[in-house]
Amino acid sequence: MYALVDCNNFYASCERLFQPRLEGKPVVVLSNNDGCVIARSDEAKAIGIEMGTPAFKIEEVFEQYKVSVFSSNYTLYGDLSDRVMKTLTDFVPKMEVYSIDESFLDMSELIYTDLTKLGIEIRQTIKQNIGIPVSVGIASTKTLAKMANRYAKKKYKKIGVFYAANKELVQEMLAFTQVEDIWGVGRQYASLLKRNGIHTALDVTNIPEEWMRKNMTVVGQRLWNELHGKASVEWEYEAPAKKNICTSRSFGKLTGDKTIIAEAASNYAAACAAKMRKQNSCASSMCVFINTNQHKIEQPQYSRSIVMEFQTPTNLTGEIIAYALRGLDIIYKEGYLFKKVGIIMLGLVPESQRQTSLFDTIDREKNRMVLGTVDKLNKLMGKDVVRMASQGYKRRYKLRAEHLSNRYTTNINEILNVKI
DNA sequence: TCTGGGGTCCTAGGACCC
DNA sequence: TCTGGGGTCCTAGGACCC
Repeated sequence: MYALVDCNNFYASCERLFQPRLEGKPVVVLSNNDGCVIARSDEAKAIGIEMGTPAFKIEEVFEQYKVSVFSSNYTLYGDLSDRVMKTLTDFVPKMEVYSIDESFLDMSELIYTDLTKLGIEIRQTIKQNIGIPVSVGIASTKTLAKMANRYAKKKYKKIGVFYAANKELVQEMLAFTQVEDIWGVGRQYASLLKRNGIHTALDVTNIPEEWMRKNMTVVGQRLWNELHGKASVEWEYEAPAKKNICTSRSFGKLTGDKTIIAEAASNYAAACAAKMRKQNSCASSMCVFINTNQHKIEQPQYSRSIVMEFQTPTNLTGEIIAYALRGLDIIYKEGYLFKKVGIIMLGLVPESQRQTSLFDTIDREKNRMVLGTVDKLNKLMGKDVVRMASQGYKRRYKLRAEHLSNRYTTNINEILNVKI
């Protein structure tokens, strides 16, 4: 048996943890640039605030219902996530951290007989130790565990745990779940299934395997197996190294100024390089892209990207920034207001397996040592104090974040103040 | 004023090789 | 009339995830 543990309304719960007066009140968290709603407390959901709604469209709703609005604070969420995950490891020998707020637990080696009880214990421990509410779904495959988790939230809200312990309970859950709510079924597949008269997860189990294979490729085949209780999704107990690494942001406000765009590109290139060094990878090639705001249809649109190959795979900040700026030179065009620039590092290989080029002119070993020190310093200071010249210090392209909470758990200057 | 950011997997089709 | 065949690698695009 497998469990999926999912933090309820995670980002909203994190914010509320440090402002208990918001308990029972509507809370939302916005994406970068205070763009759209990406997390909602139950009370905010009840008002009818939808996931992904642009904030500017519902400012009146925020006003009317006195919704507490937060900019996203990933430093805080990341730290709380680490604490939740660490606590979960006490319960099972093997687990897979699936996302910032979810983990699959492998219960196949447990001698526990009452898994519902174990689920309740997990929930209580996380609430007690960290203060974040979680739900637990338990079933025989990952896809069913995901479904069980959702079912727990919908049908067993009070205890927050659902264990699909026998055939009847599995059937009940399958019949309850619409196809669009199945893990792995997105908009396109949901519409394909519905056009063919398949509406619930139970319906999916009743169609021939071949139909799924033919119409939804091996993805559909795997899904069909999983719904029949045959585990077909691989486990990743250790997070594998990323194959691509991307850093991109929208600008706080649109800009046509090439120097500002170049400064942002330099910083994103440096961020990519640091992320690669962290996982000991080097990129074989990289991509720079820029685009205008596609939502502003009345303005001239332009978007372009360029892929550049490295002679020798690299994770050196200076080299990557140089390529980024060269790439930007080629794709940048006057006369447009840009929304976003981004850097994608492609074809990542382990640092140790890097093929060196005969014509390499860079002392990579020396660079590596210098950057190792830079990484340590920047980590120690909690921000990038050591930077390349082209990165600048002014951050003229910076994000909007007008409702940012403190980094309560990771920065000594921002810890909670208690008045007595 | 104002619409996130970062990933993975799968397939089809072209390029290229012998 | 008739225009090989099989294999691999790469890329773009689609679909999905949180």
